[in-house]
Amino acid sequence: MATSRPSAHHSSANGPSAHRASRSRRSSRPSGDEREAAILATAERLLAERPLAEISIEDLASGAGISRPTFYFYFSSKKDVLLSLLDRVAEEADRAIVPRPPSPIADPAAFWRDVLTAFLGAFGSHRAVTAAADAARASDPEIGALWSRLMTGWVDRDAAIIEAERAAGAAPDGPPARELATALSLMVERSMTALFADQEPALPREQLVETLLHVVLSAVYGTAA
Amino acid sequence: MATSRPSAHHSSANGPSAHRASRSRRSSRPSGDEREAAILATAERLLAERPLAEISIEDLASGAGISRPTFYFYFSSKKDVLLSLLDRVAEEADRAIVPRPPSPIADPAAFWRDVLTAFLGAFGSHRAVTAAADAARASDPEIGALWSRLMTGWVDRDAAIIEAERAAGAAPDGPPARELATALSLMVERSMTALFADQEPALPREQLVETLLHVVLSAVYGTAA
DNA sequence: GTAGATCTCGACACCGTGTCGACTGGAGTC
DNA sequence: GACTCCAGTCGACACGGTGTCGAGATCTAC
Repeated sequence: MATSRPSAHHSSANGPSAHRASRSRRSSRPSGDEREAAILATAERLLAERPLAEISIEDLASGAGISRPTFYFYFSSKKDVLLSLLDRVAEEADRAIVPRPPSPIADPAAFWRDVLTAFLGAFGSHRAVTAAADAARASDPEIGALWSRLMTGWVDRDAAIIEAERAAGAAPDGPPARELATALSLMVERSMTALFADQEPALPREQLVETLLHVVLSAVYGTAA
Repeated sequence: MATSRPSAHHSSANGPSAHRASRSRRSSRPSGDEREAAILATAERLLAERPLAEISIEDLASGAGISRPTFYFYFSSKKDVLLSLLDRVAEEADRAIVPRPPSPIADPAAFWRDVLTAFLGAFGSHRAVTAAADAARASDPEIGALWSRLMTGWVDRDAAIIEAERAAGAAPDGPPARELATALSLMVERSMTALFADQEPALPREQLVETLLHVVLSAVYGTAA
């Protein structure tokens, strides 16, 4: 049995072979980390051309300059590669998060516009990965779980903000904050995946933020700016 | 080359062998139509248990009491079966459509609640098919096209209603009606697929209609009832 | 220089798909 | 009541993708 390689998804620092990090000598064979990165890069490149189902492990391996069995040293399956890719996008998205201001929010339209724009930017810079993960979510429990974890984070946050706005008298009462935040988050999610996957009907990129903003402001504050 | 069987999707009456319809004699071998129906029934049953990717053609064939090659006499692939299934659901949904009232709508809350309920009812009675089609949509162009056709229909209709309401002075101006209808339709679509596929986060069935109704009314009329 | 971990791949077993060609049995001639 | 036509049926095959195993090369540390 070959040595198993953890192939780090699940956020935490890429630990697998960090001790090998500081080695600038050009070795005859590319290092393991370089190969892993090459597989991921190949995957993201190919995903921009065709769905995951039409990409074989042979494609990923040869794209990274290795043989098919060697692929399995780095990842246990195609799904695992997508999981890693999605994990990196998620990390990036977390970093792009807009800091939450105290309620009442001085300029709600500006604030929510920033939130929407940040969200769009984070996932929009990896359209292919987002679209592939969206496609895989329904049929793959692990992808689905990671996606759910992300979405639940946004929903929790939005629900807390809505509650704070209501408590501060800035927003009127309405449906329970959590349910309202869920409906709005699902709208945003779906609007973006439709755009990224070139599906119809979809909101054109130029109008996406303003249209969603109108719905959010109306639903939360009862008034569109 | 075996006789090709059209295996009627695309709405129109199930024409393939209608001439065989009026035959009550119990023949030693079930008729072709019965077999086709058996395959569809097996597919819908199995889809309630596991995703399409984990259902083999062998499963469908044996479930319908035929061998794998015989399956290909009736359908050209698994995807074809799902397409037929989705087509039937779409027909059912079209039949459940709420007639459009003249603007201004006397009781907008009641009207939009009916629309949402009808939508939920039509797809909710075939959760498994809806969830499977949702999953396949992103990776299969044909499923995607059929789904798009359906969604575009709803969006067109909703956009026309919003425009009429505005023209009648019942709803204030706002984002272009088509974009607003798109955002709201995507929200409704996603809320339902999340519910049907038991994904998180999702709106619980009991609160789904009222929450979505609040968002729709706020976004279209500027006021939640 | 040698021990142990890391990394590599040829060869294999397996499974699901889709096709081909031969067969079966009932329905419609005459 | 033999004949032929055709919808329907399936055994056997070819193929392509997945994942594993075991034998190796190569690097690192001491």
